Amino acid sequence: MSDATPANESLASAYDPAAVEDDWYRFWEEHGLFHAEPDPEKTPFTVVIPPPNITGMLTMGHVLNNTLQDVFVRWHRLKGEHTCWIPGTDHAGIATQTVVEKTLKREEGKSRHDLGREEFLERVWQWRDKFGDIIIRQLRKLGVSCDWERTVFTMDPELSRAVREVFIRLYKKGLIYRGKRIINWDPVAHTALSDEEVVYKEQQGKLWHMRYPVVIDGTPSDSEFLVVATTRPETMLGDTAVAVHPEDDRYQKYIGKTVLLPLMEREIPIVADTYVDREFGTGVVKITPAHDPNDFEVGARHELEQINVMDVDASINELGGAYNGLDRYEARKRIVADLEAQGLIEKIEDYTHSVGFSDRTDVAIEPYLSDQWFVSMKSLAEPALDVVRNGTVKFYPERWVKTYEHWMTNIRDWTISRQLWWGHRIPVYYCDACGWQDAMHEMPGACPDCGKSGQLRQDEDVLDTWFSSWLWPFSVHGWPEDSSDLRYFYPTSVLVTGPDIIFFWVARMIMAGLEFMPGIPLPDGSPRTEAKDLVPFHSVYFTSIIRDEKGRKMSKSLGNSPDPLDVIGEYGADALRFTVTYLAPLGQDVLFSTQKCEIGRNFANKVWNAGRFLLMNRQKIEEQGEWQFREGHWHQTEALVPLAVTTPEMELEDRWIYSRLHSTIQALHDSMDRYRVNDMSKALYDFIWHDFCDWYIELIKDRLYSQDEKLKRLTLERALYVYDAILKLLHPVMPFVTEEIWHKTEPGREGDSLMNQHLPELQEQYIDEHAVVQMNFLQSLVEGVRTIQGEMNVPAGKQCDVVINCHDEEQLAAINENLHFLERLARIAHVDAGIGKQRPRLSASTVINGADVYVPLEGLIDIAVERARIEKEITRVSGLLKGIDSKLGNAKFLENAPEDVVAREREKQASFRRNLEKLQSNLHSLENE
RNA sequence: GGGUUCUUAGCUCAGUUGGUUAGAGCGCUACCUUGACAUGGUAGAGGUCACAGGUUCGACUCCUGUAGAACCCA
Repeated sequence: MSDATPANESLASAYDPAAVEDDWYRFWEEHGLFHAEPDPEKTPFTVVIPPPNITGMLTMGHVLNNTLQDVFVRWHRLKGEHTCWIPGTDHAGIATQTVVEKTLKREEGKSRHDLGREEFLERVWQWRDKFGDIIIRQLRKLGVSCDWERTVFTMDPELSRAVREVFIRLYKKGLIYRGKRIINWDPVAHTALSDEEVVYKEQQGKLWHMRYPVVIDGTPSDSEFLVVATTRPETMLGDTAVAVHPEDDRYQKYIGKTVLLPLMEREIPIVADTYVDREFGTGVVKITPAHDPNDFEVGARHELEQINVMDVDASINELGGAYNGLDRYEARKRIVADLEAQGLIEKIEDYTHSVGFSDRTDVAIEPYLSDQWFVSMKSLAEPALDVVRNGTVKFYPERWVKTYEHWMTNIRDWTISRQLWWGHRIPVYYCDACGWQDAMHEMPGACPDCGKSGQLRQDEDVLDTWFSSWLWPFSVHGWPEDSSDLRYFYPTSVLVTGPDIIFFWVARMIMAGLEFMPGIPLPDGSPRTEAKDLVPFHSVYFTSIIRDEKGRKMSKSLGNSPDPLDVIGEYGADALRFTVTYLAPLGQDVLFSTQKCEIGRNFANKVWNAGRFLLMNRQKIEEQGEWQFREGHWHQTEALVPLAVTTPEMELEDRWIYSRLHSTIQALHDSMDRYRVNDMSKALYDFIWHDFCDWYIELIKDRLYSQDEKLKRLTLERALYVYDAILKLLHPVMPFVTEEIWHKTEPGREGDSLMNQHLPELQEQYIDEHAVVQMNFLQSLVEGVRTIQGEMNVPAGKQCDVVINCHDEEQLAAINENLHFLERLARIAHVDAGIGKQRPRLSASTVINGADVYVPLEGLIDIAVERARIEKEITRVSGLLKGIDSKLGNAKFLENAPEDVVAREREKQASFRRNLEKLQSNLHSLENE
């Protein structure tokens, strides 16, 4: 454990996170405090981490996401639940392959093809072993309580088996098929991408209007053209038709005729199709079935030829005639130039349009006709849509349900094949001898059909990385193998992730859970049939997006993303965690800057110093040798001497702080139940800083500095009770500083940890509205006097006298029973309170809840300032009163408003009226001096 | 083009079933190193809750529209 400051030494005057964080993390890990095994006696609380890419470095996005998960996990652990947070990493197909290829090129000047598939994959594994857990190590700095013993990787043998099993099951069910489709092709990575991996960007482009000569009586006309408008002239090499709208009068006469495709000298038909937008361009479109998804559909309807004129690197292939071998952009230039030379370019317009780019390599994707594997999604999507609609899976914030519904009801088949080497290879085997093909776990020794053994081969492609991710909540436990872990820890409690992967990942995990989890029994052995036991999680928390202070997304290229490790080094992990949760309301983006971590750092320091203060007082008592503080109570010799903490005997400030504590506990549970983490952080901040430090600690100083030793012990015991509760409640957000102080404020906790204590029970008998009202009155009095002192420039060292003309006996009692309160907090030498007290000459005054507060200030009072103060207050109060008068004068309000609202308004009216009268009378007295 | 959200103090934002004297942090001004904390304390200034209609006894809150901003999907 941390020995930086033993329990009986005093604390440094400022909290130094760097001195303790690593030690505590090691302590927790070494003591196995993050680890959980199934325990049927306890309620499980399970989370699976959204697995970071092995190529990744910790970003602010990870910080937010993982802090939230850790807050949930630690909160539920402190609630006594059996928590298990399973960490792991994702193999990230394209990203990893790209990184390793670049390294290979840079260091050895070789391509992956130079090495060959097997050798290359070995290099990737080597790279992964060396660098793949950087992010996992970085996460520890944040203090996250993952069960590291359970760390998994999406390419681990067990997880690979799950991937194959799922592929085979879907294949046998007929839900996986192979087909020729236009897919999103990445010409640099040489692979297909799913729709979700394409990012669209606005581009300044051109719209070329090209003339295609109409063929009349077998001869291309030199005067009659159909003009097509395109942003991609180079694809014309693969045109196999032009199309017009069937009801477009301008082109009726051409339907069924042909045009001559320039440059290629190919005669292609003019077809009619409702796909054509008559308003766009000329109303004539070129049809390139092999290079545009819409044209592909048109082509299918008209049985047009598909001519693929490009190679895998998007250069023109041999079907592109004279342009063979040119890059697509070079070909564009040449084609436009050649058409211009022939007078076939009618005009060129500037045109802004959105172009798809590869999420990974950032090159313009090429719609490309190729053979790919697909998953048929419709039948999987339907039940997954139901469980979200009926609330079996809840989204926070709820509005994402709409987005989810929209996607799920318009779902398209999922392209799962990738032309990569790094990933799960598609488990389909072919026999070239007889044409047999099937999906299986391993290559058979001989063809099951023809019996030949020499001509078997496996499909070359690998699976989309998400094809392993969607199994994550159960593959981490070794599915399809039945196990007690899987039975017990599935489903997880909450998934914390970004809304940007709601389709990629969240939706597909729900589908996978419903499809593949039947068959794994419940912990008691009964069959798993209900949707609530099949879904992978019961709640999904969609995090905010972290932006910089200008509201821009954080990105590598902008360089506006602070390195979280630097931030932790400068401010501490607790400060970062607190700041991020404090700033991140559910569903709204967060504008973050490193400097904002001062919020968390200052707060940690505040908590630290409150503890330091209590610790110093405890030590003072213990130094006398007679008393020891253990387990929340003072002990004399060996006997436990419990001190009475029953409500009626407590001082007002004790009853008040107990009440505020338990109200706060209630609010915290409520916030956590609704995943309102920023509410939780704010409630903690306000209670600890303002109620506990600003008022309570200041108030108990009188007792702590008294000569009454018993009173001192009693007071400190109560303060430590509240403080101990504070440490527990705050621990999920700020685990390090709370753990450190928890060990210091009370001796004898060596070897134990705050993280597996129990949250303070909510005890409603401590919620004491009367004490809160009384306290608020006294606080207002203090503030009123302080305001006068400030406005009248009363020197800081000067003590004032105060005369209070109370409105009723209750006020008088509250004041007289708590004189020390006013004296200490408002620098008052003497309080003279009563009913019917007169205003002393040359007093500044204020009115609090109908009580006149007079501060005699002979020699200090500035009559003009005082008059202005009172007049301003008169204006304010009479404004409020006017509003209430008209409200209560409205018969409809009295009729329609609920009784309690009317009653409250009447009370306010009486109170404002009373205050106003007093203010006017005080002003009058002032004028007469 | 379709969808989702946002607009409250100089800045960043809370404000959850309509009834609060509209709040916080930062920044700003003044004062204060008093025996937890200057990473602190006390006080102050600062808002017609984007705009226009509507519903209602009552709107920052609900509805419609306008303007501006952002994100997602095509």
